[in-house]
Amino acid sequence: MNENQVLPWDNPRFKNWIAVARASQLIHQKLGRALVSLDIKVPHLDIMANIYRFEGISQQDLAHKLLVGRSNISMLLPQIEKRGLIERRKDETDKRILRLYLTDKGREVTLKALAIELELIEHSLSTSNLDECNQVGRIMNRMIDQMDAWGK
Amino acid sequence: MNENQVLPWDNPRFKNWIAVARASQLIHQKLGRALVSLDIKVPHLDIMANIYRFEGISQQDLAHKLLVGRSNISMLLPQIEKRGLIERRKDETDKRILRLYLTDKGREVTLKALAIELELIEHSLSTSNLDECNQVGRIMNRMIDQMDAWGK
DNA sequence: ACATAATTGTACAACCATGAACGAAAATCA
DNA sequence: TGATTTTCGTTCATGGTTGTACAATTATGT
Repeated sequence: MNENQVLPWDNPRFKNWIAVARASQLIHQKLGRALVSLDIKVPHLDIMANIYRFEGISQQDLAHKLLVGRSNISMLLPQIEKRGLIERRKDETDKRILRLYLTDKGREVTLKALAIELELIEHSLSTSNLDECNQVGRIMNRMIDQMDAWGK
Repeated sequence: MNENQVLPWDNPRFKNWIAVARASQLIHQKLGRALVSLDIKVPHLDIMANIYRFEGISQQDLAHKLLVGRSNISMLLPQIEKRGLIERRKDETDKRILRLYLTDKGREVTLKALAIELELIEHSLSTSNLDECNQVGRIMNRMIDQMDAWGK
């Protein structure tokens, strides 16, 4: 009794997921190349975009949102800070927390970078209409919820 | 005239893509944790699964399929080879090429690892029916084609 | 109040990934 | 054939990511 008689590639969910993973990997790579013109890396953009959305976010919360470790954030931030793109200020009521803010320059770079990312995504998805894109989003969000619920 | 009056997060394609990227990242992380039990890493599985599908594939072709650099493959393979999971044999008609094969042990580990990956994906996507999964796959493949065509 | 536990950010070592430069082998082409 | 170019794999330096251990600070519980 062999549970692997059917190869994974014959499984519809598996096969379709592979396409998702490839598309994700490709976008990531292409975004990396495109950001060279702004002299920033994808992880830097991820960080700045989140500070843009959530001004004053803590490093902990930022790491949680980006699904990375705190040490990752802790090592990347000084680089961005030295370039004058962000600021770190101590929270006065809880001295453990460092709150993050974009400088004017940082906001400017972030918007330029997001415009590049937006163009890349819109072009890549231009062959799918909005209903299709929305359905993909719904399915992916269900998938994320399912994984969170599983905990594993 | 500011082209960024509308934030990216208000753009439907962008917003939905973020969900794709998050799901992809989560699966990757969870797969990594799950593979600890077999003492292999995700990149190792990617490699072995492709050798499983395409016996005798060259390192070059393997790198191309995985969308990584040749140096990446070249550095990972010796690790897997030392564990007796794969074999590298020189092509006799073209001595530049090293052809890759799984050992029996490698095939066994690969199937176990693929079963873990399959379970993870099937569970995560269990809230979506097959039509939905197929449509996601179609859209992602169109997206990949679009990016390949753009070249950029 | 005081001891214990939990949280926040950092430092460090290990590993993975990348791109450029290189040598060997094969293909091209004159 | 002989010279040039291309392809394949490796090596090396650089930089990204992770997990663990740690110091400082705050929260908890008696």
